[in-house]
Amino acid sequence: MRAGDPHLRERHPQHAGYFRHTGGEEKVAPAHHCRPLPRHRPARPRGANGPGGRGGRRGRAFNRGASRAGQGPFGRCPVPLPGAVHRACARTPHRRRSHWEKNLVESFKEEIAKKLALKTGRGWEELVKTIEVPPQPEFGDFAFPCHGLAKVMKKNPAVIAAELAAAITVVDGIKKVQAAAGYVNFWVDRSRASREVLKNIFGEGASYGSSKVGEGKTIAIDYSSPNIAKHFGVGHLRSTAIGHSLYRIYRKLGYKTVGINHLGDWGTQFGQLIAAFKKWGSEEKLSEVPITHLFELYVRFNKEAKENPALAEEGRSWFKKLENGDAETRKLWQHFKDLSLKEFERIYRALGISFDYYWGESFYNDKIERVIKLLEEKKLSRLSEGALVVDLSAYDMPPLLLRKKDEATLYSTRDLAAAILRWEQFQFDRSLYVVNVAQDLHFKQLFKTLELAGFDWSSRMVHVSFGWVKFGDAVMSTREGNIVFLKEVLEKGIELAEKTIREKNPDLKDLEKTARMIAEGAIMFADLSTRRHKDITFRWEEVLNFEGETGPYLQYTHARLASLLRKYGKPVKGEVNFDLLSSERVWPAARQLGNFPSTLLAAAEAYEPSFIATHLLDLAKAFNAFYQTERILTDDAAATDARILLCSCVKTVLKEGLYLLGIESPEEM
RNA sequence: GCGCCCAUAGCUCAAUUGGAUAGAGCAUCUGACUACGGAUCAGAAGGUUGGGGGUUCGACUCCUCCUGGGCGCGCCA
Repeated sequence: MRAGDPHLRERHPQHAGYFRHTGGEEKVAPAHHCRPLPRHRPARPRGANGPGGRGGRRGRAFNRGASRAGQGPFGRCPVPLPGAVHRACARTPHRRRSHWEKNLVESFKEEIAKKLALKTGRGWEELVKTIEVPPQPEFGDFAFPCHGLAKVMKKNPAVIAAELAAAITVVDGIKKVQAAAGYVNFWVDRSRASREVLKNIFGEGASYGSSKVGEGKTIAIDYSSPNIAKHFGVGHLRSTAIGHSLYRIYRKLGYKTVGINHLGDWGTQFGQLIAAFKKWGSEEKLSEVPITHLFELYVRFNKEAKENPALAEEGRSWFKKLENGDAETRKLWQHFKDLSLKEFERIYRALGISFDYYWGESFYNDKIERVIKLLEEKKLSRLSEGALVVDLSAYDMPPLLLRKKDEATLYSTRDLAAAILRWEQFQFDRSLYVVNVAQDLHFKQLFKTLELAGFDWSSRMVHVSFGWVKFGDAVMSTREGNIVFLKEVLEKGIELAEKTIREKNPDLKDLEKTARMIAEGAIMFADLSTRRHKDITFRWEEVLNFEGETGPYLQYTHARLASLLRKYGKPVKGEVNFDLLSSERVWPAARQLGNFPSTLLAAAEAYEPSFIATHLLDLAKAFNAFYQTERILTDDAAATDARILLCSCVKTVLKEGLYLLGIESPEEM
């Protein structure tokens, strides 16, 4: 079967060779990548639209509609948003804080830039962007490259650097300034920096790194969105993990977040499924192995339809019937959907994934007519070969199809309706679509169409695309197709984790629960630790690896810290001798802790949970290097207290960072 | 054919978005538990950043051509 066969498409195709089992066992060709980070779309000022402060009432009204359309185990699902009012924001607003308490790195950069601005006569906002963290520790903690200035000042950068280093004597929190190779290098006062960072983390706990940047703004995130009547495979996890992580990241930054599961529960394929079930379906098999049976029917239908065009026509007409509201058909469809949702729900529950709304494609069925009308009124649509399309040739794009010649709707039409509805409902600051790179063009067309329709908010929509999950070798080809079911990976992972625990920590009480946490940590981290535009290759031994740069490595570091704190046995002191924490061994960990808030902002801006994954690895490595060489619990009470404070802070940030990735942190493992 | 995307150590990935000597993990080899958990740590080895040309003080990063691969391109999702 050809890769890209139309029958196989879905929002999150698991693999181009999805049905490969019907053919030979040839090695699956690696599928592909995507574009770099999406262009940053600056939020437009609200202007006349206003912040829309009456969301609550609208929300309820809207949900009445939702309950009608979306039945099933979830029905409407307006999960109350936890943390809508952030703990940090709810605190006393006039708490005193030093100028760089909140975000070490940014504050230092700002401070340095202001001094530089004074000496160079340039704006500090411009200079702050060029300040960097040097690659080598011997170049200090911050550096300002003078090469840019060399051009405008017509001077040797080394000379400029030397002059600046000599001129800048006092910067708050900076201990030493030195010129080297055209750079001005800055060394921070470590004792003081540790103090600020650790006291901050100690005081704020899990909310360290939270922010108000998102206050009053809403961000809608479309993620997971699996197809009904198919098993949930590892391919679906990518969207689920990234979307869920972004959800938590944005919420931490003060945004109101709305998670939407755009289930693939509508379209011609369901007509096909119904046709297939009517022909060959078995009630017994459906109740025994529902998804497997539906999947088999679907495969068989597509196979036979290839030789028998009349069959394909039959499928289309069943979908037409479904769309027209035929009661019998609809009932069957609903039954299939319920069965699928039951399986999805189990997986989501296991992984701790949640959504605010389960608005699948079918949900928009009765909301499409007004969209089509609207586009007609704007003179954007026209008939072409019997189909209703939006011509985008002026933008070098193929047309967007609104309606087939048999009048049935299409994926794009439903996405248009969804986009408009999301805007009306949430007046989002951003609307994210965490969807595979294969749909790049689809979203370009979608956004362009909305722009042409005069919706200026279309600029707030972002396709957060990600690469393929490839299946490497023949390990899984014996199973059903070349797909690996997430359920299976989880089971294997838990099994392996249990085995490992029995070897390394046989007395652990909560074996089953901990094994689950470790397996999930490994699997989730494998999906989140690479930049999202990269393809990733699924390999059992890598996904279920607990050593090296993995989720369990971070969990292990966390568990060991927890154990250390238990041994310490006293409440952690926030006020310690910070001079004891400025040694070469301790500083890297403390500095990394100070970077955490900046990492969060960067991750949010680039829609990259992987930034957090990398940050946590660096933190754990820095801490472990220290832990391995320096005793923490000693007879020296002052030194012990100081180090324990650091441990406690590392633990806090590790746990919170893992939480943002959707991973739990065991106290023991 | 046209469009978009990708290529960094044997393998999997980083590289502060144009900055200093391109860094980690896995695998390989060597070393570290009679006080905090060895799922760890320390070290060795491993590179013409696919190739050519260009832009400039400086290129893994930007432009261009080439090679290899992937995805997409009207009644699928």
